Parts: sequence; C-alpha cells; structure tokens
Amino acid sequence: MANRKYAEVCEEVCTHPEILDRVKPDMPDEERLYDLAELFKVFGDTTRIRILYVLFESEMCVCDIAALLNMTQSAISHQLRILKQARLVRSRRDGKTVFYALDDDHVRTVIGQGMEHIEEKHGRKKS
Amino acid sequence: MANRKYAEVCEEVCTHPEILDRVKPDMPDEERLYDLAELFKVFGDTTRIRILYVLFESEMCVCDIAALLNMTQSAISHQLRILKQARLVRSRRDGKTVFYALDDDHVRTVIGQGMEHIEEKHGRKKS
DNA sequence: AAAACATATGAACATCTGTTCATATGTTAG
DNA sequence: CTAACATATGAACAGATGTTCATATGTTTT
Repeated sequence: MANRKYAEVCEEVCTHPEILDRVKPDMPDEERLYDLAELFKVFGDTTRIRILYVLFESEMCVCDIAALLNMTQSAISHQLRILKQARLVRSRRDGKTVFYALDDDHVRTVIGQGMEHIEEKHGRKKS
Repeated sequence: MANRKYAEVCEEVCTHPEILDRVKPDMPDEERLYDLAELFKVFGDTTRIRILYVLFESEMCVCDIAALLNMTQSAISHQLRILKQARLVRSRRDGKTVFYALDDDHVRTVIGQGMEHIEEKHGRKKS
C-alpha cells in the first residue's frame, strides 16, 4: 500500500514523478497541517471574527461583547470557549464578570493579511 | 429596535456603555467581516491547506496534486475551485493539463503566521 | 470524426458546526 | 444561607461542508 498510489489516479503521462519526489519530503507532518487547518477554522466564522475585532480595541466582558454584537450571551460564551482553546484569547476573572482579551499578536497579523488580500482582490477591475 | 439591545442581554451594571460607544464606530462593515470569515473558511480545511503547501514548492497539475495527497482527482478539483474562487490560486492550461499555482504572497504570510502561532502555543510548558 | 485522457461539475450522502434553550457553576450582596 | 447576577455548558436542531459517484467538458491524437 506504499507507492502504487501515483498510478491509481491517472496515467504515467500526467504525473511527474520527479516533482512528486522533490515536493513530498518538504511537506510538514500531517499532524501539523491538521492543527493549522483547525486554527484557521476558528478564524472562519463571522461571529468569532467579530469578537476578535472587538477585542482589538480593548478587553471586554462577555456581556459587553454580546450587547455589542447583538447576540445571545450563550452564543458568545460558546464562541469564546473555542477562541480560548485555540489560544487566540485569554480571560481573567474580576468578581462576577470575566474579561476576555487577545492572547497574542499573531491574531492581528493574520487578520490584517486577510483583510489586505480581500481589499486587493476586490479592488481590481482591470488587468 | 435600535438601542435597547444593551439591556436585553444583561443588566446595566455589567455593560459599559462608554466602551460600547467607543468600540462600535471602529468596527468594519458587516460585509467585510463576512468576506474575511469566508476567506479563512477556505484555509480551514486540511485538504486545502495541504494543496496550498504543495503549491509552495512549484506549480502543479491536478493529477499530480491528487497523487501527492493520495486523493481522488474529483475531490482535488472541487477544492481547487474553492481556492480559485478565493483568489488564492490561479490556473493556466497547457494542452490537456491545467497547472495551478499560488496567486499571491498573502497565502504564505497567513500560513506562516498560523504556523508560528501553533509552534509557539504547543511549545510552552512553563509560565 | 472518434478515441483517449485530463479536468470540471452536479447530485447525494454523511459529517461537522453554530445557535438556541434549559440549566449548571461560580461569585457577590444582603 | 439565599437571592441575584455573570458566565459556562450539555443536548438538540437546522444549516453548511467535503467526499464520492457518475457524467460532462475540453483538448489532443489518430
């Protein structure tokens, strides 16, 4: 089950074994790629993106975020849990309320690059 | 239906109107935030991440990618369509075969930052 | 024109995901 | 201790998503 997979898909004319053999060793572990996809999955939801954007400004309690986004406290809490598990936000408790904040600056960079990509691609009308 | 939403969620003690009023005008349009989430959704799948990583090395035809990832030609083609719609890859036809390549460098930056985030967060054992 | 091949695509299916609702946990005030 | 409040969480439901299968499109060769 090791290396007859090349031939399974298309004929030998199409696949270029030399490329395959060169590229394959450079691929990261499956586990890393899986984790990476999981991370981006976290960014891939409007509610969570909006939460992150809100936290760009300042730390905030669950209740404030819910009010600001006009959503249920429960919904926000569920999403904050996901963001926290992904280490994108951290929380501190102050009495009854829990304040959430961005955990590091990768969040800003990633979202910033994403925004750049969108602006660039949407804003081109000619070649 | 305008501004009683603050009170709907929790009592006036919790929400801090001055924060809300300060943060709200700084939020991007809903449409942009939606597009941004859509973009990251594209990154949020193992198959697509693997495809992008493969294309880091060189342009490649559908068949080669399928062979390299040990997946169906159909599955890869479907995913390439999504990547192309998101302007993350572009394609050129050469006879019967179609070659795909990364469309710009935001891809590298975003994935790079994502990787950094993962490595950093996984690699911390002490405070 | 027909055969062969690389790629694209529509429909169907199973799986995953986000919200809601009800309720539990944890903290402070009385 | 009890009431009040902020947050967390489990179950359930609806909608989104990725793969497979069958088939269509497009290109080259004969």
